[in-house]
Amino acid sequence: MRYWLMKSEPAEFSIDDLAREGQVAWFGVRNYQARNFMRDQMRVGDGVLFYHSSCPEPGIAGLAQVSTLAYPDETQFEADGKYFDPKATRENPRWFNVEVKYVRHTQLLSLGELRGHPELATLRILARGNRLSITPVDPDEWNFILKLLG
DNA sequence: GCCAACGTTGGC
DNA sequence: GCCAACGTTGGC
Repeated sequence: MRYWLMKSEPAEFSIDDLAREGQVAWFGVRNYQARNFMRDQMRVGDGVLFYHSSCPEPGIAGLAQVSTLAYPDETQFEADGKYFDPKATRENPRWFNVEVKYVRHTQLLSLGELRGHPELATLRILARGNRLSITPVDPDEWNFILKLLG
C-alpha cells in the first residue's frame, strides 16, 4: 500500500467535481516521471491526497483512492484534442492513466500550513522547484497529515 | 551526447 | 503578470 499526492487545478477539475463524478480517469499526464509512478507503482487501494494548485488557496482539499491499475490514456490518440501525441500508437502507447475514486472532502490544508510543520519537511511537494503533478507520500507523512485533518 | 533555446508549471 | 525552476526538443 502506497500513498500519493496528486495535483489538480480546481478551475479544471476540483474535489467537488470528483465528489460528483465518483470515479474518474486521471488522463492528461504528460510527464514521464509522473507516468511511471502511475504505470509502475500505483495499486488499487493506494491513498491519494487531492491537492488544489494554481488557485487562490493552494493546498490539500480532499482524499481519494486509486481504483484501477494504469492503462493507456485514451486522450493521446485523439487527434483533435489538447492531449494528442502524434508519436503514440495503439500498439505502442506512450501515456498511461489510473482511475481514482472520491473518498471525502477535508478541511483545506494550505501550502503555508504544510510548510509550517517540521514533520513534513521531506514532503516532495514542498521541495524547491517541485513541478511534478504526482508525487509519492511517505507513510509517516501520510499519517501525520491524516492526523492534522482529524 | 551535449547544451542552448524554448515551453510549462505554479506560487506569489 | 512575473519569474524561478525545471523538462523537453533539436541542432550539432
